[in-house]
Amino acid sequence: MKLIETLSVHTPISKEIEVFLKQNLTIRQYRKGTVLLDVGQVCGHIYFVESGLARAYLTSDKGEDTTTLLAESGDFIYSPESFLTQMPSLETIELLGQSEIVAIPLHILTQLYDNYPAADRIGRLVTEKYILMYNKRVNVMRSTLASVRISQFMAQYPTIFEQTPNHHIASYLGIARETLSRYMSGKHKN
Amino acid sequence: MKLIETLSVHTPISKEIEVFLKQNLTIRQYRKGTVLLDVGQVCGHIYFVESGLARAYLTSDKGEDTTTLLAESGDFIYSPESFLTQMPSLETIELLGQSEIVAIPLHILTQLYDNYPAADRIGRLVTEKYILMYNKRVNVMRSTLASVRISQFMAQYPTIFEQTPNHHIASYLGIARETLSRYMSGKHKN
DNA sequence: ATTCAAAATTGATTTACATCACATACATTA
DNA sequence: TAATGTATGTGATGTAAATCAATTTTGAAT
Repeated sequence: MKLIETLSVHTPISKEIEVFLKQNLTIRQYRKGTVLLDVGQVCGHIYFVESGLARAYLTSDKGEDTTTLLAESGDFIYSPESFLTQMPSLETIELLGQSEIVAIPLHILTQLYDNYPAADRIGRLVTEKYILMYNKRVNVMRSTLASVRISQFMAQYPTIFEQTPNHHIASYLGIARETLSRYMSGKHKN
Repeated sequence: MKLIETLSVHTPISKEIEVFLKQNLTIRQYRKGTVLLDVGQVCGHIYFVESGLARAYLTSDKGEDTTTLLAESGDFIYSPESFLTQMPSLETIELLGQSEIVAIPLHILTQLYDNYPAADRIGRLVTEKYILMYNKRVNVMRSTLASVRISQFMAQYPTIFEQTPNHHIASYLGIARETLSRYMSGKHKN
């Protein structure tokens, strides 16, 4: 399990915790297009991408969607607002390709935290990691220029960039898909 | 200490932890303009704003600054990248007015986590809160239209909005200060 | 109070990008 | 492999907001 590896990058994981996780979690295969979380559902799992590609997005009243997160192999994806508050999700989470996913249910996480105090530390460190990731995200968005957003995204997430359909990346970056297309083919002014 | 109150919103805080915090942390008064963290320094503290107003910002090559965070009474402010990685900070943190600040040194935090396992949980919950805050931030930035960014910011941070110089808010929102000015006085098209 | 600097306002101009419209390429399923 | 949908590419046009430039207002310091 890549999940165990990923967790133990931050702090060494005790044998007990490792056993507990292996007993309670399994890797599952899903087909492209599978919806892991739908609008209105309460997000009851944190999803870990063992392999493949996942996308979270918001849908507007007009039916347009804006991508909020793209997750590749080794990343976590979930709806923090819904998971942490247990309110219905505004986001949808779907798979962009054939993927292997570990779904970590809230109750398993709760059990883990309650039975193994050391797990709180793991949770804290993972959450801190998440903050660093988010920070990068905000920094990308801060630049007004589309060209800068695009090149920063490409540099930061080369794998995601090449595997994800352009229009999802455009919506993640908050630019029109035509704009991304033009920049990609070098057909923009300057 | 407002800090203790704020922490105990998430989980009840044990007497020992409370005593430990009170023994090791103090509220200090600072004048407007005080720099808590400068570029190049390693961020060794998490700052809690008991009262007043603080701002974190990045400085570009051309000397222009962009505000990354505004913190009012009851908020935490620090440079996560620098604090969590112990690399030199790219951000500056300064006070926008006379403020009361509790500086939480990294070594106190480490001691806290090591001696009181329950503190890991507090740390985790605080960090999770931070993620929700960041999420809101990203959502504000996602909207392309300046008018929407402005009104969302006003709704979300009314106190900060009225206390902070306009040009800092503009730079936080990623728009020109003139644009903010025009929207404020209703002198924009449509 | 007077002076000086920083912040905000306002107008004129430019521009990057959205939007609209259509064409082409690609992929998926029958 | 034909057919239908989905994704991408490209031109023409419009517009929101940046930029430039100057003035007025506010605030701090002596």
